[in-house]
Amino acid sequence: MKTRDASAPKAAKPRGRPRSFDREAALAAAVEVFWRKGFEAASISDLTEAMGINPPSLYAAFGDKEQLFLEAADSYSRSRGDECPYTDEPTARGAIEKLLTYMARELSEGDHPRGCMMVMAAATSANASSRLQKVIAEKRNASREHMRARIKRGIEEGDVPADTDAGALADFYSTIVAGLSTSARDGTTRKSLMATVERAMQLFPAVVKRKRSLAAA
Amino acid sequence: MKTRDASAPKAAKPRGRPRSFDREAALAAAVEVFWRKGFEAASISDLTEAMGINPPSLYAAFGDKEQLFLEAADSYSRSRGDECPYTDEPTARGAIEKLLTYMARELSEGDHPRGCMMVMAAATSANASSRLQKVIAEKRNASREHMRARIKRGIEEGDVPADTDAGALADFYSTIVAGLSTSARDGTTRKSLMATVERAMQLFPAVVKRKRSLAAA
DNA sequence: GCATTTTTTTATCGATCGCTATACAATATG
DNA sequence: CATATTGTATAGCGATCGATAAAAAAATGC
Repeated sequence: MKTRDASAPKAAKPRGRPRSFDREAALAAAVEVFWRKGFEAASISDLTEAMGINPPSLYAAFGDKEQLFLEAADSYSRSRGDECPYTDEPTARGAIEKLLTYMARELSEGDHPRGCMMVMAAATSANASSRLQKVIAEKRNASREHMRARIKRGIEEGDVPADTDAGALADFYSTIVAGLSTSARDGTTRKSLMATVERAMQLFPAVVKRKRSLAAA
Repeated sequence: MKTRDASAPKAAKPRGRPRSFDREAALAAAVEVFWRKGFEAASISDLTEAMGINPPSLYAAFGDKEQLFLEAADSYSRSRGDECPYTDEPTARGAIEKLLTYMARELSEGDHPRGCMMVMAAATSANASSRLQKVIAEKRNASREHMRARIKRGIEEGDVPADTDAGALADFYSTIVAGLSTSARDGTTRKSLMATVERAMQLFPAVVKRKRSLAAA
């Protein structure tokens, strides 16, 4: 790993000819291509053209197509990932709703490919290595697991009914996310996506505020 | 079109060498391949091997890869299509529930590829012709339109509340179907898919049986 | 029989795939 | 300066892509 030890005092001084392109900018361009076309349909030509470099530079900097995709997937997860909108919402319901809303908005942005890169990739990795397929599946499962954990926390903190099946509820909203992604790819309008999100959120279980003084927390 | 005029008295007698393979069986094999791999990832080699024929026979019988896919898509829609479970259910809710349940069961069958062929194809047609992409999108929209029509019928027949937005509700369940397909491809268990279906059906609006003598119909 | 028609098999075609060998350019160290 | 080291650019590798030309094979019409 240790990518040039970018911390500390500007690192040492690399010996040979310096790289003439911005690695992160090139990676961002690769994300765009993989996002739009999926893994297999994105050719090295597509990638090098978008990244503004030649094949040898790509292979020297990123390894091969599969490793480049893995880095692109990580970058995607980090910048557009499912964890982002989770942080500051006080309730599980708020967190899930924010995630879905964020997704619906993001997926229907005009300036980048529609749909979720991982959902896209999952469908276009039929001929890819089993390792890559596994990584993709794990990334998609990570999203569901994040939701499950957040819901479970909600149960512990009392803003979600105690008898809620966190796993099943996360499954449901994970399915919604996947569906939103596919719908967005098919050109469904943002308004329609948002309406679906709102509808799906009606299923989020509410705590019954009967007599019990919600002393759970 | 007129495919040999298969009606009437056994048709005429074709002059040349008779075809040595069953066209429909070959098409069924092609469906299987496209279903599992998507459009682009399914190579001619994959197809000819599965169909048990050589490339020239494929091209003579089906045109080219794109036309073969279109025929395969039609065959898929007809045999596993979304219209099937619609027919005899008396209520819109029953029809939608049957469709979702059918989907969840079908998508997680072990003997054929998981997920929906059209959802799959939509993600793997990035380099395909715009015509093909349009056809795929239309087939996916047809599913939603079927649902919308069935819900609207339910409104007219009184088993769905009159103030229901049929289009938005169809959008929602269409999103569910797409999500189920992706989840199924990722290996989600049938049990989990079924639980999600059940949860989604809780959102189907029920008619309030107050005083009003449901004289709507 | 022989000519005609259509499908089959075999052997590719040119284009593109992911990837790299090689030569050259640009920087560091000495 | 020379030398080492690293990145870039050109060109092309073998493999596979979708699609076909050519010839042999199997049927009908005469």
